[in-house]
Amino acid sequence: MVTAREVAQLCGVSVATVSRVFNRPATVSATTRERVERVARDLDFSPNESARALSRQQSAMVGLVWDTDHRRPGWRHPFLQDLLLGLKSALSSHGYHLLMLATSDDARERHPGVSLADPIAYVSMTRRHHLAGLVLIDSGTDADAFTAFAQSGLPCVALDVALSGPRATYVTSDNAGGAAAAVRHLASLGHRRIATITGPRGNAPAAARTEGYLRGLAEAGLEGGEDLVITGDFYRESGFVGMRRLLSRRNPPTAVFAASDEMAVGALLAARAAGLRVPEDLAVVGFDDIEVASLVDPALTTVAQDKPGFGTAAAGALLGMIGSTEVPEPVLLPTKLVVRESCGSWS
Amino acid sequence: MVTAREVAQLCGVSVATVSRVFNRPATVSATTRERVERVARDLDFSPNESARALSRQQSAMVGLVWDTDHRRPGWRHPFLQDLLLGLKSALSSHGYHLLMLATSDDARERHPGVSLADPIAYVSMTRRHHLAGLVLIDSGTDADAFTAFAQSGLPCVALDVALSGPRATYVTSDNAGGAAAAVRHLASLGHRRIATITGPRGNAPAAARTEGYLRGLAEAGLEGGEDLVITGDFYRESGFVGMRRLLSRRNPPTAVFAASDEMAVGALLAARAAGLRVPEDLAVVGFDDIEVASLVDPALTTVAQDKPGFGTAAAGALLGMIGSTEVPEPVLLPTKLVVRESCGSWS
DNA sequence: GCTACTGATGTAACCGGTTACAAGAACGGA
DNA sequence: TCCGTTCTTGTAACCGGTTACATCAGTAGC
Repeated sequence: MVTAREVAQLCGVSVATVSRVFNRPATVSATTRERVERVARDLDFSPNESARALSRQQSAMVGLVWDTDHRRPGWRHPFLQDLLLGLKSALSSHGYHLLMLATSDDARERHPGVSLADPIAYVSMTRRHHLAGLVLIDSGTDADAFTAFAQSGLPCVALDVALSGPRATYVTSDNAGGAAAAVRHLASLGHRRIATITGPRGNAPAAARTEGYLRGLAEAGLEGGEDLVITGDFYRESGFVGMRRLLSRRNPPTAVFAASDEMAVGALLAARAAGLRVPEDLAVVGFDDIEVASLVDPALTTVAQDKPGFGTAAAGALLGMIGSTEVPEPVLLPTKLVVRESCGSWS
Repeated sequence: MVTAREVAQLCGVSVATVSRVFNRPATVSATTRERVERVARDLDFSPNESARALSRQQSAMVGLVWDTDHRRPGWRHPFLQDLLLGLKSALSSHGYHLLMLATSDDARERHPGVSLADPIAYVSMTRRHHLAGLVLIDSGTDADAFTAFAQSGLPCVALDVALSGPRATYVTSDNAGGAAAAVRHLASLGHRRIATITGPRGNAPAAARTEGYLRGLAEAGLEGGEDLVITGDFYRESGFVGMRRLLSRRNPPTAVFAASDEMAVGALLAARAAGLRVPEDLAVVGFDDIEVASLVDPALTTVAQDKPGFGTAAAGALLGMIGSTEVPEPVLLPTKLVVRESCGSWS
């Protein structure tokens, strides 16, 4: 590895000048600058990131806090790949890399004593890497840790969970709006009894989707009794069970809005098991637009989220906070109703 | 942030001693060690990673090189989440973090001039972070860059692509074995004309699966004419097209082994479009065991890969190379045939 | 011609650890 | 008692950058 001193020596200047060429080119005379740049290129010099981070007290890395939820094993993030690619691409175009941090579960294996009761340990871990910022992906369990991160003063962007702090903000889909659109769609097809299977309690997007569902009903002049709201947990199984319960009512709904595609698929299976045809006897709408949505039979009408947009928006918000004291407003990504077959056609 | 000097001062020892307590505890007397550990804990001291990396010329990070394949846009890694979780968990239990590096595509956007023709730039990028090692996820495009990484002398583990170099090895599934098992399964059900839809040319797992297919046929005493091998590209569409071509033959096969679940689903759709029933008229086996495999109707019999095993094995191989000059043998992860409905039952 | 100011560059003190080497203490053996 | 080990700890030189401050040259103003 070539060091700045070698470049300096070859150019007949001091290391300070070499450093300036890379950090504040305007303060160096044109001739010197060109000479240094030339030599640096010839020698394939690139500044050592560890030294730079140490000296600047700031690294070119953004931490990614993400983990499985041990209370919900097997749960998959519906679009992790798009999210990561969007994030990585947006960050790297500004010179930042993404550092995946080991968190609660990993650490729990390693140090059985350390638990989330003491999230400070994790915050200090982020500190000692001199991270420029933090992206937090909601995994359900880490509410305390998230709060601690947000309080630490490090720029933080959370995904799908509201976060506030001196330099914290968040990105989420317009869950309420998407849910309302789904309900309006069902109402416009003539459905009057529209039920919903919600996500787990305490989950912010789930709550917003339920709120949107109620708003959609209100807008359509329909009433949504308590009995039309069933609590699920985003998993397919809960969609199946929930649908079965709904169908066993004396006055079953003719349409269901499921707060996740997985649950919608479960609902589809329950309807099939009950001998109902979809969409003729029952209309189903999901949420997320995961890959399987277009694959099931009938193909699922669903509310699509802007998957790569999450990454881009998170990166944008974070970069906005790095090197500025302003805290951007929370970002609400638009959702889009994707009409397929599970609700039938307009009539 | 508390520094080692502060801890040292409070303990009445020198920084060197504090450093030793954390790095080579055995060289410090028990009483001093306990005192230092105690104070360090009370002050919540943890060593600054930048300084440590600078001094040691080695950071506690492993680079992850992964990108989308711009020749195959929209391609999803079949099990990225499991892989990442396995990797992260295994690495973090040894104190390493995962650094997602920006690569070709990201850089191309940023510096349109820099392309893979000059992968050295990426290698130097890994150098200046003092990475402890590198995990390379095959994205198809980066063969040159992968070679450059492998030659650089940094410990490298590639996934699903053969890689050799002074400190390089790779992890892949037993693709040939899995494919052969699939074919044997079909043969045992009485099928005599078994076709295959392969992955793209130049893709190592695809080639191995084709090889396993041929071996399976040979073991069953069947012959596989050239006309029974159709080249696909892992995407669903190519499975659909490939199946249609096979069915248009004068003597169509009664069973197909598709080298990916996506293509198997395509084949299923083509069979349905042709008015054939699966499994009665046509048996289908896939590969990967992605989520949709169990969801399609009929549920797909497929060769499952050990998804979290990839991450664990990669981490294991990497950790084996870090701090040792031995290069582990390539890892072949076992595959498992998951029998569902798309081949019918034993008869 | 002298002063004040601006611009370019060098000097050296950091950043916060690690570690080779030196030094001193303790201890066993002759 | 003296010497050679072994164990423990301190001193100080790194690692490779960044940057406050000093210096010096050049230039404009009077």
